[in-house]
Amino acid sequence: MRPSKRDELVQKALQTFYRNGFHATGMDSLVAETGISKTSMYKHFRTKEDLILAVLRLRDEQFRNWLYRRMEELAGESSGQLIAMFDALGEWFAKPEFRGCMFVKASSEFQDASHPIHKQSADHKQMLEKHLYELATKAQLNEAAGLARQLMLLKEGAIIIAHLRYTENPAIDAKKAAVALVEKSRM
Amino acid sequence: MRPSKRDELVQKALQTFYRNGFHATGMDSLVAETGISKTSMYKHFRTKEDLILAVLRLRDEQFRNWLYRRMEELAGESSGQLIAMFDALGEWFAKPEFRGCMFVKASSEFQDASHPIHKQSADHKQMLEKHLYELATKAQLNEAAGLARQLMLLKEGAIIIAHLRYTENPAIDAKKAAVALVEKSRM
DNA sequence: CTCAAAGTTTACCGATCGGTACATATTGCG
DNA sequence: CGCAATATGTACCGATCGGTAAACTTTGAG
Repeated sequence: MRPSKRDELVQKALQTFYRNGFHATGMDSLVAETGISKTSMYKHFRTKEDLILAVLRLRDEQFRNWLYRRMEELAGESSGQLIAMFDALGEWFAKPEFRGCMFVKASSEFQDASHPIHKQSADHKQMLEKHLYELATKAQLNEAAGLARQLMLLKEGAIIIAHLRYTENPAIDAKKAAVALVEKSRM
Repeated sequence: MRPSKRDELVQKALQTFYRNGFHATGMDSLVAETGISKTSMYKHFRTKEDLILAVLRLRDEQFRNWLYRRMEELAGESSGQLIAMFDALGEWFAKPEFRGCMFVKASSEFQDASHPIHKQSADHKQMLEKHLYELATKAQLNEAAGLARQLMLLKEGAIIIAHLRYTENPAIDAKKAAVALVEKSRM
């Protein structure tokens, strides 16, 4: 049960769950893809739910690390980073493997608010919002909390619309709206 | 094969799919709930996918009718109706049966953009956006198309966040942002 | 080396999946 | 009424679901 092996399984499972969905992906197919046996899989993860939770933990880490770093690379100032989030999202949307937000999918398939998978999805969003709040505070913007929540709405909306792929580039629309809201918070 | 019977099945299936998800709901349980036999069910709907498509058609009709009417009831002017959409959403979020957007769930579980269920979900959003666009045009707002897309982002984001239930009332945040964006379009 | 602990494999479990063949009621038309 | 067409119910299909018992292979300590 070396950690690297386990991580490898989680990484593989992440890709398959992200492409195919959670309920639609059977443990058998995951086992077939990774090459290990089913019993070994169940030694690493007691249940499918445990595996999904591990996948979401990895996804949370990967996504937040990537987004935060990209926001920093794209802008120096805190307020600029808030805006730059939408440029980063635009880059994500353009990637061929983009399939929407994994946590939205997870909370859609496990809807009960008390379900661990649902809670973990909510936690992910809450951590993102907190990061935006801290940036807004550092930028000395008015109503930092409300602004952070509004930017979250734009972000989530953009991801949904980008996934539905019926319109050009929702990241640009979201960015324009974000600029307007940030400007308003400066007054 | 009276239409009323079929509609009754679709209505029942809608509730179950909305509560439990699509893949997580088996045809057997739908059959058990409605009291009819499996063969009769498959006489009305050739496949599960057909049933889901019928469910989404009904949901589209119900939801758009309800939202459009509520927007009209809450505001007389076109620009006011755009804002009132977020009050209507707030009412929806407060209902005990609220479980997020059925079309987001559908497109999450059937991700392939070429899949009929995915396409129908995109169509639903596109029709909503068109309605917002027409209201924005009637209100003689600048950049009506862009504004409509931005309001859609706020709407979708609010539904996602409301479903995750970690924050107070996203409809209020969305409404404030919408007011700011509409005001900006007036200049 | 010995030998037990840990990890892995094969083969399988009952339950449920979407879907159907076939026999039985029910219906509308002459 | 007679009787075919239509709708329904029973019983079942192979495939797959999440998960496991038991045999086998590898490994590390003495």
